[in-house]
Amino acid sequence: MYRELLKSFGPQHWWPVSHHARNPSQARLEIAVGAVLTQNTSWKNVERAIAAMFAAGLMDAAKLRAMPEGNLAEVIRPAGTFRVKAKRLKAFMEYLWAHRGGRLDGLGAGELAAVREELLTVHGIGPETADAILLYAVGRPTFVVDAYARRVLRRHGWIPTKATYGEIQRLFHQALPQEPQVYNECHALLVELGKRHCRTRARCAGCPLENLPHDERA
DNA sequence: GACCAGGCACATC
DNA sequence: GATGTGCATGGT
Repeated sequence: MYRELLKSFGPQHWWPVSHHARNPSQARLEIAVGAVLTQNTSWKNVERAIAAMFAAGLMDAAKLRAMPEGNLAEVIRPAGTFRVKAKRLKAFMEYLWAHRGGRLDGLGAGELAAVREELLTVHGIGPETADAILLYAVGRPTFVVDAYARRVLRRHGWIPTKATYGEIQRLFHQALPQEPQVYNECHALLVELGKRHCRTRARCAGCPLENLPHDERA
């Protein structure tokens, strides 16, 4: 699947970082913020919210931490569910100060499973958001299972409907070389596939995956 | 006007 | 543990 997608679409160069980011540290913050903002939301709307944050000088961990939640909510309004997300971003900043000295780069070291568990204790950070931050902000080898990945695997009968996040992630970890660059590319390609091709059927005209094995039992 | 988008927390059973 | 619901903008 990965090979077919790469052949069809080419490298996706993810995570998409805006031209506003001044340095690697700010880019990491933008990625982590984007991971929260994109929860159940189109990327287009997230881009607007991110641009508004830069315009307000809020793509800065200290400024973000100091900003009242209600004011932050108004800035990120275009992202949708903005009150919820303002609360989550604030919670994330509090975690950064309490456990990481206000910096993200420490997430790049230490035992991956332990760091991941730590992130999962933060309000508003679930498995997908944690994995997106770990993979894209600090380059850790953990696969991001999103709605697209789940849908594609389900359509091909490769997972049962009730498969959990962890079970699906395990499939990717077993099937792919355990390297962040590969997980990065594969996840991005799946999103591209989801955007370009049918949402309703397993097989549709021109789909790069139409010749892959299809398990009808699952 | 319905439906969807790169989830998650929370209530209820 | 499984299922249901609120959150909310902007595009199709």
